[in-house]
Amino acid sequence: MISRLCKKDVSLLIARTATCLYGSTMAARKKTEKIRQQIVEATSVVLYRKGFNLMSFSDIAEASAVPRGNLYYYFKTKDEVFKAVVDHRLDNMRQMLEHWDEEFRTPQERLLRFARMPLNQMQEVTRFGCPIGSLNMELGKCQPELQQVARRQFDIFREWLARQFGEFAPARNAEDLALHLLTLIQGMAVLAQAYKDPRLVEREVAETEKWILQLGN
Amino acid sequence: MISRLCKKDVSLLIARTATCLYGSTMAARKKTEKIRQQIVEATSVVLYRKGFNLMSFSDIAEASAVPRGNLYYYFKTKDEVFKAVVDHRLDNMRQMLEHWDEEFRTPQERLLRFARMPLNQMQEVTRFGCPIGSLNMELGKCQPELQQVARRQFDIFREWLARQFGEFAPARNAEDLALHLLTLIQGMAVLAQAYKDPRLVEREVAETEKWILQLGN
DNA sequence: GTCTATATGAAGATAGAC
DNA sequence: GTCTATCTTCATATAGAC
Repeated sequence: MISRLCKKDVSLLIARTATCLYGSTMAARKKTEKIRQQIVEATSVVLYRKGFNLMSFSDIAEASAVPRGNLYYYFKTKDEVFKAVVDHRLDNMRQMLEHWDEEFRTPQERLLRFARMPLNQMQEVTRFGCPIGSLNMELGKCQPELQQVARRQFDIFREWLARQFGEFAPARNAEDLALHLLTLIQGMAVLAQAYKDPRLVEREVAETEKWILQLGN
Repeated sequence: MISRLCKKDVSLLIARTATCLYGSTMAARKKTEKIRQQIVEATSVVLYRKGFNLMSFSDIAEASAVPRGNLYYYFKTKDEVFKAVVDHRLDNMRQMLEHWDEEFRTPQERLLRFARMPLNQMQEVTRFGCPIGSLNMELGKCQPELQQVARRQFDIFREWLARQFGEFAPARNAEDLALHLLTLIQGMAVLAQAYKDPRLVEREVAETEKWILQLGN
């Protein structure tokens, strides 16, 4: 049987046998994982800029520099890529919040840092809105299962904020305050994007800071 | 004959020069107009529930009870239906605001009425978000021309609110206050829809009312 | 693992009979 | 004005050679 294989096939066979025998599928798995990461990160950006329904596999292929057909090797469906993107975002968010927990010692400083977040992304917010809010809005209309996945991004913030408020303003309902802060930020993102006006971000962030400070008294 | 037509009729005339010139009956035009209205009103609902990009001509046909193929007689493209929907909404909004101008004598009452608007649509807001905000978000990502059309809905509210605030709190910047009120409402809509929780609407409307009242002092 | 070709379906839009 | 049949395009997804 081997005699009927061409040279190329033989070398390929040998290579495969070797990898299998000597268990260095490790390297292959690692490479696969790396490309998956690459796809996920590129998709996160495209998802933000185009929204879920306008984002096509071609867009993902282009952004991640992975040939269109190959994508299906890494993710069987669009939903699957989506879920991987959200998981990836959740990791990043947790990491960011942990970092803030260490960097700032008082809940007030942490809350102010949170409120100032949109200032770092002013151009993006003005063009594409909030990556979390816009995604939930879009999916919430007709794709409830996917929206449930997207919502977990809000959950992470909400829980962290409630912890901070619980410590910062123990006389008030921490859950309500957390939701109200998210409300202020989401509203700002909607209007800033609608009017393509970064000054709106600045103005509303300033208002939010005032609200936080006034809570402390 | 032309001198007796209103602006809207004239544009219709231009669109259908041939029919009009060669004596199509008043009754036929009227029927056409009625069906156009029917399509526009049905589309407004579908647009709200599904969003622009997931809304298909089949959806519109079904909702308006007009055969799919016939739709193209009344509107040549999806964008055209969309623009007609926004125009129709703008008319309704202007009418509502005029009505409020008559019904309430003080700007405070008018502003409170505005802030309470989401309470009348709690179920819808919780399921589909704000019809204006969600539309602007979606279109703002990739369809700037359409978003510009959708934004006019915000403009109407903004101008009216600025007039009310100018009278209500002359010491403050009326434009900023108008935008801030819209911000509060939009944020509420995003979170209420994300968490499918009508109580969030109630709570945030109450906060907004407090904010308005406190401005008056 | 990689890549090409293609199946399949749904969308927007048009032509033309009636 | 109304309705059917159809074109075109572009999306997700799959099969199978390499």
